[in-house]
Amino acid sequence: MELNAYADLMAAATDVGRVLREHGYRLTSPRWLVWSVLRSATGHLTADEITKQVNDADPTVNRSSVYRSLTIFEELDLVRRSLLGIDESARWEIAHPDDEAHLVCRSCGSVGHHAGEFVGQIRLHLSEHHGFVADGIDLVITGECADCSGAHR
Amino acid sequence: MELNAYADLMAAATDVGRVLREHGYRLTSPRWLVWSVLRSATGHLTADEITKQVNDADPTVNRSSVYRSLTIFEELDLVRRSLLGIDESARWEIAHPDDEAHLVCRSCGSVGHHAGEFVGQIRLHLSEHHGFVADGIDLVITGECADCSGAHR
DNA sequence: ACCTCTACTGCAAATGGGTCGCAACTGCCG
DNA sequence: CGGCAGTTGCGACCCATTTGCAGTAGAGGT
Repeated sequence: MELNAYADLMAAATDVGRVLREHGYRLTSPRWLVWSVLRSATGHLTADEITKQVNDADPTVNRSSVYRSLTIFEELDLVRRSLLGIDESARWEIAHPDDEAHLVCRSCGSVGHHAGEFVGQIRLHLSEHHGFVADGIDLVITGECADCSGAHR
Repeated sequence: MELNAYADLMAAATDVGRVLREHGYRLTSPRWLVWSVLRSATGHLTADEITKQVNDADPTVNRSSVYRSLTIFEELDLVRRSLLGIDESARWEIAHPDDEAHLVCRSCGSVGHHAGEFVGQIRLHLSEHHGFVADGIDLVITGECADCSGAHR
């Protein structure tokens, strides 16, 4: 919930066009469509889902272009790619700080976020005690969400 | 280091044949070879690396059989599969409790383990405050290991 | 020892996410 | 308003992993 508010904020606040241009890229309609889909998405989409949604608006946009857009967005830290354990394919979402864990519900398939102190603590601990400079932390937690574990069984 | 000792112990202590038989599987020579390779491996191997090593001992063993063996082992919690961010392919290792993080060095490519209290804490926090029952926790940390960040630059 | 019932294996073909080369196209700066 | 990058659609391609199938080989019963 909280996270969605944050994501919306980021998405709204982020002027994709400007960011792209600052890095020598152009804001084109395929890119804009991909961005819109991600922005209005509630969850984590596969490249295929994104392509489908983009194609609802413009069927001429090709899968490759979606992939290429996503790659650029990722490079510019506008979106985030993650391998949740759901299946083999990658999922995409508007970027958020990586000190947020993914909570994947094995039962209902929902994917939530959890912003916590954990990731920060881990980072600190590793650098102080082990000299390991962490720059990317991926925390994927699989289990049963409150709804599923509470409701059934 | 510590982890290797643990892994060795587990590997030695685990009677693969028994575990397989208990589940209606047979201990065959391809399976035994795959198991041996994993046991003597220091790190995280790709299916391809495993196949190559297996083939050193018996060139007739097929890739598919290696995959099939790994799948069964995973199912029986004998081995662990993880997607570290190194490339797209999966890595395998003798199973270890999941409250150990993977430390992937972006510079030298080494993959280490870090057993910490973190995962336990996270599990507790989630179940107590958020009703999320975690059963699998995957923590992949990318960064620069002590050797790399210390030595160069 | 032998039979038989299945699990297992090698092989080759298939899948499926993701990438690439290329010729046509289009923002955008001057 | 001309032209050079940056971009795109398309189709072919790559590569890890899976699968169908027909033959092979353990383990138990006799």
